[in-house]
Amino acid sequence: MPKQSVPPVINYGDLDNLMGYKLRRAQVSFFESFAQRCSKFGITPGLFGVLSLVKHNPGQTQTAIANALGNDRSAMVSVVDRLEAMNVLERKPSVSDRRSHALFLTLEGETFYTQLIEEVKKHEQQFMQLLAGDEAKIIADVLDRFAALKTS
Amino acid sequence: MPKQSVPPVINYGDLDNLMGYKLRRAQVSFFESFAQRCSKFGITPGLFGVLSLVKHNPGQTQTAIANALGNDRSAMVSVVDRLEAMNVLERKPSVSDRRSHALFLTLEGETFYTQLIEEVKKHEQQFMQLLAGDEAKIIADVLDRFAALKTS
DNA sequence: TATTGTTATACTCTATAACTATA
DNA sequence: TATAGTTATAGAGTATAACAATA
Repeated sequence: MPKQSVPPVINYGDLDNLMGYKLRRAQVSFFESFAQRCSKFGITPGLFGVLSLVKHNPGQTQTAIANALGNDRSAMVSVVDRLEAMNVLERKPSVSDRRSHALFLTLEGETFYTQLIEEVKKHEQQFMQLLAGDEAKIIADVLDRFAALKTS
Repeated sequence: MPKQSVPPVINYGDLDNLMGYKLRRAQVSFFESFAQRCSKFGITPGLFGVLSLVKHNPGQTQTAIANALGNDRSAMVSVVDRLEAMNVLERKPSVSDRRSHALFLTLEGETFYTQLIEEVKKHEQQFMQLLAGDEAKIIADVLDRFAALKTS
């Protein structure tokens, strides 16, 4: 029987009373689980955000999608490149403005998204089943309030 | 009067119903606000986590602190280097194991932490005042449950 | 003049592998 | 053999600045 190293008992002190730290730990747990479940699709949370927004806003430009997600438009290039390489999304020339690209899901992308969102919702369920009664609604409301808080 | 570019109306679709996305947006908001408030201390959320854990667990090794925070021990090196350069934390040779370093707050670090935690708690208040009644306790509980969920 | 997509660049985080000194 | 700290390295993610094409 090999010697077992005992991890030290850690006092989390202030961290245990800070919502910011709880928020971070919960988000890390959520994203790790998401990545695990969606790795078979080759999809990360970031890629999913872009794909989902294009799905629900076909024809929007890269900059519009980037702004909606709070990303810089320069970061969109490699993301769209990757989704295009997966044949799930395509750039089309904009008819109204020749500077911009209109983004669309491909036919294959529509099928892909249908399967993907099913898996994402299963993942969501995995966490939602931890909640009782009206907790889900309360959490959703509060997280929206947190996100909306603009620091002066 | 300069021409005003009107941002397109975006339909957030599925994202609006996914707790994972709400969680991410809330956390980004929280951390941006934290960084803003604590920039005068030269402290990021990551640095604060280490400093706080050393404060409440004086004499622990780098690896113990790293494990408690879910980080790799290799990532601790530059963090501890930075906090040591700020004269708020110090490595001392461990008496029981000459391979490891015991971490402590310096005298200056104790004062620093006292001022820092005051600011951090003000920051926390800024978000907590968005909550009514027993919401804070519910959120804390739920986020702990989310964090504890281990994906098989 | 301003904006779109793009490239180049850089900085932070994070993770892995390998080294050394100790255990 | 295994572990602690370290180094080197590499991959994401994110942000800024500058450029060409277009508005």
